[in-house]
Amino acid sequence: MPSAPNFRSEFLRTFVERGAFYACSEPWQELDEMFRSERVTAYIGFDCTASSMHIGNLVQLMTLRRLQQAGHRPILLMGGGTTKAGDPSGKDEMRLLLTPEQIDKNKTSMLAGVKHLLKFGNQPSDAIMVDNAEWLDHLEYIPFLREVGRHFSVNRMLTMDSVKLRLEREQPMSFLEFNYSIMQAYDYVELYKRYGCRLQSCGSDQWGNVVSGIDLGRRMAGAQLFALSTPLITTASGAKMGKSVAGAVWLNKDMLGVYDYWQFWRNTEDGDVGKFLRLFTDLPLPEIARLEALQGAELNDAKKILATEATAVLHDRAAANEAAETARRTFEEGEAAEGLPTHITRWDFRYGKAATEFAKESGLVSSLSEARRFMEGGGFRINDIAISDPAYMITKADFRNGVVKLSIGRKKHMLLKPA
RNA sequence: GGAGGAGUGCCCGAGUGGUUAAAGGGGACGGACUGUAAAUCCGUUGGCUUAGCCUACGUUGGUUCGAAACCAACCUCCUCCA
Repeated sequence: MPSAPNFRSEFLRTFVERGAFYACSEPWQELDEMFRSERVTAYIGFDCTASSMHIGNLVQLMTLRRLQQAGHRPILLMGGGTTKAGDPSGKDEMRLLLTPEQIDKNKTSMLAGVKHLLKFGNQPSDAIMVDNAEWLDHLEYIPFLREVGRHFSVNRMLTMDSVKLRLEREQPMSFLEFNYSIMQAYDYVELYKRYGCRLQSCGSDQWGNVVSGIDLGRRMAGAQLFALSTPLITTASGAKMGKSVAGAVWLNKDMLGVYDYWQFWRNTEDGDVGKFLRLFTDLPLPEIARLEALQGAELNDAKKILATEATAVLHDRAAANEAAETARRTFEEGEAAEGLPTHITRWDFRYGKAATEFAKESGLVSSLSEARRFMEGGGFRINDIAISDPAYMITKADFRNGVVKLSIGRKKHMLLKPA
């Protein structure tokens, strides 16, 4: 990782201190000075490939949040246009099938999931949402090539990491995808023209595309634009972050409940607590230093604070506190606490029904076979008691305070409740 | 357009007519140990009405008692040539 320059502006200093800085474009002194002397308009782009953003997008979203907190103006660019073109990276051909309707739905849904992170409105530092379909949809091929395409050297594009790595690994790369960085570069210039946007932030893997945008800005508009990148966030044991007990860590509530989101942060590795507090919460740095210094089991307190704060940033504080309370009762009191994911069933409990069936219905397991496997391995619990009989029937006798608590492992719980 | 090569489970990858629901590794998950951590060890990793049956090795069709494996066509990708 490049070492950070000695910035003087408040925003960049904070950015570095919070561990979000990976690199910025030269001349960094000018970027620094710009942050000191004016309200900076900066953007980050997101493609609309899923119905929710995920934890991997969070560093970028937090960057926009920090910009706003420092009095600058963030632009949230949704890639409605770039997604329509489709990014055929890897072997995921599903993306090519995204219809304009799906993209539009994704866009709306993604935005709904993250709107709490930023303040939108008409004030000078309020966030702006733009969709690049606004301009990309209406481009004409020949004029575009003549005005924009002529500024790109294929020779240079071939040396960009995104292209080079793909070629070296002999992975497919279509012409469409090859054009991706051109579209992204064009976005930058367009945002400069429309909003005076001078900075694009990105993950370190997007660096090449952002730099292309800077070049294009100079050539087409004679503008000095800047780039700022964040590091790829990995866990202390080296894995890419992004899995929770419930699967992928989505930011939308309907994809990953608040309780599960809280749990994701609660299960942070020891070595990551400080890093994550700095990156994903608004807690002041001295407070974080104190929490990070806790040793052994005491670090669990820091993890709870991390979980609650991170959840409060994304969702809201009341929901975060509720999740914390549910977790406390579940893990510290061993209760079937309200707030755990709940499955409502219409079953008439005068009759029994196999526990495996309920586990499948509720989504706790994906098949009856899986439920049986968990039973064999001792990972299936009813009201915290391991069940190993695949034919076990749940009856009235299993209810405690009107619910049955089904668990897979120590962490994945589900309450079964009659309608 | 021509020649050659490849497509296997979440990923990588072995398998070249029958004991193959498919070696091995990674990842993921469960158990033990713990602190709802990491590391370590053990186990699991297609579905079902589970001594059995069904579905699966790019797609479709064929050969065969029997195919992931052989043949044909198609689709996709890679390499070289034009």
